[in-house]
Amino acid sequence: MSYDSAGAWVKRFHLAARSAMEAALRPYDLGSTQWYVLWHLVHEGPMAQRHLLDLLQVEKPTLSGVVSALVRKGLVEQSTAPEDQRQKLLSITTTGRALWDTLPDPIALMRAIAFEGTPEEDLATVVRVLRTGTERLNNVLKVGKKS
Amino acid sequence: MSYDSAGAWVKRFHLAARSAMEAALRPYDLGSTQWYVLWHLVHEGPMAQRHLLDLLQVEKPTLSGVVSALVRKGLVEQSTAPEDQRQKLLSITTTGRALWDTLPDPIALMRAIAFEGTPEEDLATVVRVLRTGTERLNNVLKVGKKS
DNA sequence: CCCATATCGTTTGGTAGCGAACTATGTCAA
DNA sequence: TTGACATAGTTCGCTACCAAACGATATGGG
Repeated sequence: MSYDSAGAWVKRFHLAARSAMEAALRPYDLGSTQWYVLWHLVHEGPMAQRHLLDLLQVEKPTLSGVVSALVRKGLVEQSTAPEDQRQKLLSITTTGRALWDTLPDPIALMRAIAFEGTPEEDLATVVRVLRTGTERLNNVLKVGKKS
Repeated sequence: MSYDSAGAWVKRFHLAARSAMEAALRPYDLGSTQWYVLWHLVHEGPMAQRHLLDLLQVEKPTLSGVVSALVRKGLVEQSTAPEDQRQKLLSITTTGRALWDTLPDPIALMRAIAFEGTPEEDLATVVRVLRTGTERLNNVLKVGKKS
């Protein structure tokens, strides 16, 4: 780790957290991002696929793949929006809802393991530093794209 | 982001940072982890592939794929270790070394954008919290694997 | 009305990550 | 010496991420 410190630990933590979430979800044959999609559909009802792009902060091809996997497994339904043939509406199926009710909450598990006993103040610092950093990076990346 | 806060920002920061690094390396047709491998080979000389597993903290199949890509591009050479036929020795090629000398430092770029002006104290808190969390997660994951 | 433009989603091809199962090689104890 | 075990890498199949290019569908100006 001679190249960096904060950045390297962000990466390592992210990978460990994702591994922990996926280990919790593996018995249900579900990936972590697939879980996030179900979470939104359960808590906010059916919505346009377009809307999930903002919520998940991923690019179109990524979401397209995740949704395809959920549709393949019969957990989510994808239908064309009547008022705009370009948009797809997503909703959770009965099967999906039934599965959801048996799922553990991988985020809560992860947080309990990783942050138990960590002062709120420290967590707030982490959030503040990383949010600022993310915003700055995204600004630079956005400019690069438009040019 | 109703599910979490610290974890979610770790993920977002990680993705933004990786995007920034990959944008810097794209003109050279190099991925971020490929860059890490070259960094180690340049700064520490030829080494066993086995050793890189510890340095990069990834699993065997991941490293195998990254190394294959570097070999395919002619930047790295992979040879069987004479004293242990199981091990592969990795070294950077002349082509690889020439390319390295023209590369930007994507870590430095990322850090300059994301953390410029951030107090050292805050960065230290971020590292402390994330390192502790990573260790705890990895301990739990390791136990799960052995059982 | 039509064409340029914008938007939504998919496809293609690439990187990066994992577990499980495999081959080949090395090691050690009986 | 042989058989059990350990170690190094690869391969397979999957998730998840991106950019670039593409079809299909709005939308608005001329």
